[in-house]
Amino acid sequence: MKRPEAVRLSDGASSEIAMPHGLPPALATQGAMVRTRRGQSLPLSLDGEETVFVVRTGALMLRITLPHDLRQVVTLLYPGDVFRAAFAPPAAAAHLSAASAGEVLRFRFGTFAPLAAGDPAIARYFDDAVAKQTARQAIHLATVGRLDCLQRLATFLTELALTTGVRAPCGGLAFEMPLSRTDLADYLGLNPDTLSRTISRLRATGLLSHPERHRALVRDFEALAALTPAARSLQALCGGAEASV
Amino acid sequence: MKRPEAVRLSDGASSEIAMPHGLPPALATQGAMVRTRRGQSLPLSLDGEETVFVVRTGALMLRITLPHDLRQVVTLLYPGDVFRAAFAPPAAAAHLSAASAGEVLRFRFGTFAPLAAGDPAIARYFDDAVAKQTARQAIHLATVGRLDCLQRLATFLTELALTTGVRAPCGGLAFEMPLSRTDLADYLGLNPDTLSRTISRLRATGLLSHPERHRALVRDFEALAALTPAARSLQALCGGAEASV
DNA sequence: CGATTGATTGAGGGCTCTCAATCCGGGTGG
DNA sequence: CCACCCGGATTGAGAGCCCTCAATCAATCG
Repeated sequence: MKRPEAVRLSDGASSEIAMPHGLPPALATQGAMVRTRRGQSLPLSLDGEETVFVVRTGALMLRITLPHDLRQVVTLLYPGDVFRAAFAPPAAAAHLSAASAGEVLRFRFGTFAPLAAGDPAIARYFDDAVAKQTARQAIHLATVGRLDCLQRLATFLTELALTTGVRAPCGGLAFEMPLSRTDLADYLGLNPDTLSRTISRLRATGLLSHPERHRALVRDFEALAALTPAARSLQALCGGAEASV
Repeated sequence: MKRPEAVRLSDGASSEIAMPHGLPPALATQGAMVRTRRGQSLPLSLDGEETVFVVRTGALMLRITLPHDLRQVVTLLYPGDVFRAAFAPPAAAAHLSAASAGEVLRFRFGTFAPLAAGDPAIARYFDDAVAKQTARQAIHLATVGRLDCLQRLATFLTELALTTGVRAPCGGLAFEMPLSRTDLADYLGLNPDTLSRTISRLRATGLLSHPERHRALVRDFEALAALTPAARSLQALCGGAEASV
């Protein structure tokens, strides 16, 4: 049951493969287009009203903070993903911010809900996006709950390569590294020190390299994917349109 | 910012408090009512078509299994919660089963989608239930990713007490224990042995007791909640209707 | 009543966390 | 243009918590 051929990846903008049915045009015209800078904070409410976001390009990060300074990056949102403020738990200091430069559509819930109610394509798009993200969160939970340090890192890199990676001229997969060490540690439920050690170890094997700051290059994607038990699920979820269930 | 008074809990059926706006009557009439037994498996597809579930009473459990026999209980579904098969990640051996006896409404996606499209109350109910569950999953992720063994257990017990607990005559909170040790360990990302030790330790302190098999009694809920950093968020999410954001 | 499965408990080892020092990159001001 | 400074990243040593493995116990079911 091994997947022999290499991953299918678009070499340019990867927003197409992330959207099951394509973004409904009505959404793009009705929402406010927000250009994000790395680290920019996106408020969860506008005039006290819940907000809804649809990611066009770039990546978003949802972080919560529990007492005793326990931080957890709950999810990463890639192009095509949707988010409503009610997804963030209450009393947990939720914070939504841009992990990389990109474009985001922003709505007030009071305007988004009627749009979805009036246009089945929008409702369908929203529900399917939520379902896909929920499935991805399940994998993420298993990653944090069951895998060791190296496996968690490999899972994250595989996810990132599948979602935003492009073929590099030298024959690898290149992608932006949207998270700082600290944020990545919070995403994977690890200590930043331990994570740094593990990254160094992986870099020493030649599998991973950093051509420049905030960029990563994976030489052998198959070898990387072999490091994590979640590879097949991630490929089915984030990879090309082939392979479901 | 402490919550001085005890938790608000209904002393009888607790299905009401779990539903933000109450279950739309149209759903109850259109869905197939399934009575579940503990451990009963619920298929994710009917004749190849995706299924949708709405929990009336009892609890459901979604488990995935990654290669190397890595099991993770992704989520517990309480009364009022909704589930569609697309929430389960592909290629992960997803398995939905009843954690306790109860009643579940079952739909085919092909019949549920038009219902939601035609009745805004249904769409609203579904979306709000999904949002609430997503928020709960965020807490769960932080629990698994950031807390130690005792804190994870306390978080689970707090969640269960808030969701399904009833005041016991002796002045505590009693509730059913829907998961076996192994399943609970898979839910919390722990080893069953370690979990068993931690439960014994908690029982030795007098905070927790087991009047009978598959039942639990918490003597002092406030003391239990004090053990987990997620207590405030859980109370806001699973507790009474008061206290939001 | 015996067999089987799950729960409990103990001893030992390994992985990750903690703490600290050092290194590096970027921004600032001279 | 360069010295300085500061936050984040890297690396090492040591400790702690949890996992592994195995034996014992309890409960269910034939």
